Amino acid sequence: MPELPEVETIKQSLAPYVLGQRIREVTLYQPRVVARPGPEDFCRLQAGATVRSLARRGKYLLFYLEEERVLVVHLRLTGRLVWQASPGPLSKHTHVVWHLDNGFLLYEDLRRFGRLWLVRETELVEVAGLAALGPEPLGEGLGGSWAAAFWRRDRPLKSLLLDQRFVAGIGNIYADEILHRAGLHPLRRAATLSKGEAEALAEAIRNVLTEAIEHRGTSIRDYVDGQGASGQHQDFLQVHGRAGKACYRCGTPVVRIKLGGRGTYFCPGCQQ
DNA sequence: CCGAACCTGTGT
DNA sequence: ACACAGGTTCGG
Repeated sequence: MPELPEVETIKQSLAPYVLGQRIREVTLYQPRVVARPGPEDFCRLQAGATVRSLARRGKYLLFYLEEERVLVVHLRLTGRLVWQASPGPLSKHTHVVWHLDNGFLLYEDLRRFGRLWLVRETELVEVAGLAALGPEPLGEGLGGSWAAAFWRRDRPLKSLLLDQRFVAGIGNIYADEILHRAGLHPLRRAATLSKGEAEALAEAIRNVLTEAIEHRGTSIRDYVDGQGASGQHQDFLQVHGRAGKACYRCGTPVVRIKLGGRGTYFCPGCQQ
């Protein structure tokens, strides 16, 4: 479900409801979603702790608690984190409930691919994938030395954008949208980019992700923010999910192919 | 590199 | 019945 703009929106929409709140109790309904520690420790070690701060790294959401403990959440495809004033009737896909002083934080996940970790700050490197993440695309990390890595990569551009070690936070929707914005074909080999094309790609990454955050994320099917609200960026998609429809820029019908097992949309008219 | 696996649901 | 879905990891 969520890529960087969605996780960032969840973080921002959750912050006013969870920051400074004390966790009275944690109820775990589906132990499989907790990667570590064991189910009893996961609940016991959070009880009584206060949420100090929130952070995002790539598609990971981090809740910094007291005693240097960090709750790390990766929502994968269908995970949701939603705050509610009252618990309401729980759905069959609600796997964790945090009982806060002011209400309830729910973790729901239809496909149960998402994972949660509770670790000490010093153990963050042990969270799968977290330590290997590439630079934050909205930080200062997409400069010249980053772009220079293009020339050494004989891979299709889209698979490079989806590689979280190369740049953190981009997923299937935004990879398609970024390449369309930059006018680059998803199968184009990274090593063949000119300096100008590499700079255009870095700028497209920043612009597309920034606009998606301004639209509070893309809600195609499952995504909602921390208050259960849908995003708006689905109304601004240029190619993703638009196979057979005219490109807004040049009128050429958008094409769908498979690349690395993922549905990939592009405009053959304006992406080379 | 590719497909399979992890899961459940929706759409054709 | 079959394809497909905002992700990642594992095995061949």
